[in-house]
Amino acid sequence: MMDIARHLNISQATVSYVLSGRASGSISEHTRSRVMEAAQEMGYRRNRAAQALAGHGSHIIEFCVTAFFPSYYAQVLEAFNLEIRPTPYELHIVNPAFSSEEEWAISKGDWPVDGVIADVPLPETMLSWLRQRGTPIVSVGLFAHTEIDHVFVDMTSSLLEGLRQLAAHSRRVAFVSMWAAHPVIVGYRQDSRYPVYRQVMQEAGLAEEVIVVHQREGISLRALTREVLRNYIEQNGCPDAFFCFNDERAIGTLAALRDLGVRVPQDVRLLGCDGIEDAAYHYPAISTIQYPFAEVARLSWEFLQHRMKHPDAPLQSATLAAQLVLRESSASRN
Amino acid sequence: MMDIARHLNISQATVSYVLSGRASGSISEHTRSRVMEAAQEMGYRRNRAAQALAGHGSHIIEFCVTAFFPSYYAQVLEAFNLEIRPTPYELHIVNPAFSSEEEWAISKGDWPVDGVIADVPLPETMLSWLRQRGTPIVSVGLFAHTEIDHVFVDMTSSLLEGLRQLAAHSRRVAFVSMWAAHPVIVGYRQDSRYPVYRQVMQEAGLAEEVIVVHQREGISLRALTREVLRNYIEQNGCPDAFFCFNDERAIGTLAALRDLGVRVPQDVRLLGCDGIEDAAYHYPAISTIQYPFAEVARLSWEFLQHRMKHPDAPLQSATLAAQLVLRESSASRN
DNA sequence: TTGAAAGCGCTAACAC
DNA sequence: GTGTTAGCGCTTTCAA
Repeated sequence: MMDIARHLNISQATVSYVLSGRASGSISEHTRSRVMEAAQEMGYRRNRAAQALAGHGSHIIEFCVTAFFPSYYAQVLEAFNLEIRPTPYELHIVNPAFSSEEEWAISKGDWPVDGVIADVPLPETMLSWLRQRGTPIVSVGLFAHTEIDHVFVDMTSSLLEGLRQLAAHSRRVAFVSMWAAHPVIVGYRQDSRYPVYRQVMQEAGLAEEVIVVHQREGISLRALTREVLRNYIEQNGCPDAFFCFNDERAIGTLAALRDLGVRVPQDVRLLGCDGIEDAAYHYPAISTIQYPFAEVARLSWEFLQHRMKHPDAPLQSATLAAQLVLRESSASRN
Repeated sequence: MMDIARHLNISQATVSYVLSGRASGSISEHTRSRVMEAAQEMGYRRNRAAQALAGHGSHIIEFCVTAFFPSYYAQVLEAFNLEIRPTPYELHIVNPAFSSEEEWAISKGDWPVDGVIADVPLPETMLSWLRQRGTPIVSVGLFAHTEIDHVFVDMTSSLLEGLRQLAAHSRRVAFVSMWAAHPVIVGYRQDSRYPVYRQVMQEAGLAEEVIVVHQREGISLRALTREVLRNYIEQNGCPDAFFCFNDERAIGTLAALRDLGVRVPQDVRLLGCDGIEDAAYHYPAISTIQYPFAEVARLSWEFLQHRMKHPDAPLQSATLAAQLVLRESSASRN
């Protein structure tokens, strides 16, 4: 800016005014166009670090998520990216597990972000830090901090329906899960996969059969599920139906069944969860609980924008119902 | 920092020294630990914008890619994320199409990034700007700027092999492509999908049959491909084999064939490209050209780090060969 | 071993 | 309309 100013024999502040478009009325069109032109020619680009430091606001929106892949994350990110792209804000993807490790975090530091969207439960340290700074936060997804603005996705009713259908014609309905013990965190609304599974099993007088497939480094979740399920079925015989914690596990389960020559849905029925695009393209197409990616993105961005403008607005919250999408994999034998 | 300094009755500079770990020898252990402790207690977090502005280097690595989804991008990003996670650097995802629009770009500005990895051909404006600033750049993928450090993925030989196999038992081998006209950009190494297809068709004495499926807003590439191919086949009859520009198109093609009751590979054989995880889990499993996600990430990060340390090092370049992965979808009838 | 002070590139209040 | 000026929070030379 100083260069442009000197070049044009005006003050650097004037250049700043022109380039930032603020104080628009008070700049002569003549000056404005000269500045713009010079900026073009001289290849000027504003230094955002300086801008963030001086003014307030960095125009960064931080999105907390645990990975880019598998597709569930990719679809979440893409949906949000589409919302934010036309705006002057910029997406910053962060893995909170890594940004909150004490000493390291201190010296590493943060960018002065204008807002945070969290698709994962944030560590308490991070939360209190953000609160102290007054950074707007919106919690989204299958977990939601209840004392924070949030967009919660509720699967209860579609799960009930889906699981009841599975249970209706089955003796053994297995739950291919992430955990052996299903954690309950206070102060959060959390997902209903296990509770609903449990409830439906009780209603139907069936025994719970939980198969734990816990993500490991170095092997994809699909491959791991395939392996674990193949072994499980060989040792324990095959359940009549599987409800999978997510579509990755459902796809892995489908592969295992195929490996063993078990037909879906004739011999065994399958219900996934999340509604990633891939679930629809498998053969048989996999029934699932559809997470409303686009709506979550739209609403959470709306909430965040509102909160940025009105820090003292009352708590915003929304509950979106996930939809049961019935496809071939869970078709009933009748 | 000032707060900590005052609290401890020392100078702010000392605090900076301690917290940044520089000048380590010259700080008494006593002071050091007091500072660290105070920082913890007072919930200090370094402001990275200020750090970037003052010192040089922001510890941001900018990754240029066009989207988060479909999986190809997700796998590229995830692979790079795994490389960079243990380092003090941070990934910044950017869509260059949007950051290079003249006037807007000027006022929007950039973060002072330490390095750039580009998975897409960068617009010339952006390139010259980066060069002028001296920002290290590594170009990766199926296109590569030859005058820039790059990691190029060469599909030629695996494509030759794969396509020759398809051609060997077929009369009509269609190419489900992205473009009608295949652009050639000078100064780049670029992908060989069309050239190899053309060559193999000539060798085999077959006519080229290019089916263009060009991405549109508002519909997924798979869904679009499915629709386009269904229509195409109904009108033109069915080729004996399809080579698809990428796995998304292959999955869409597979769905279209299923819709029409065409069996793969008995009636029609199919070869995809990219090697996204999905391709392996479909039924039949889809043969593909495997893009070496992890190796590209590892090498490009290595190149970038080297360039950051030695701005004047000679040009670095590597060519990685993509692998042909044969699965059921292209199994020969013999 | 520590402190004082300049300055990174920008914004915004205030004066002219 | 435009210029002057005081920071934003940090790094880093130089002096003590």
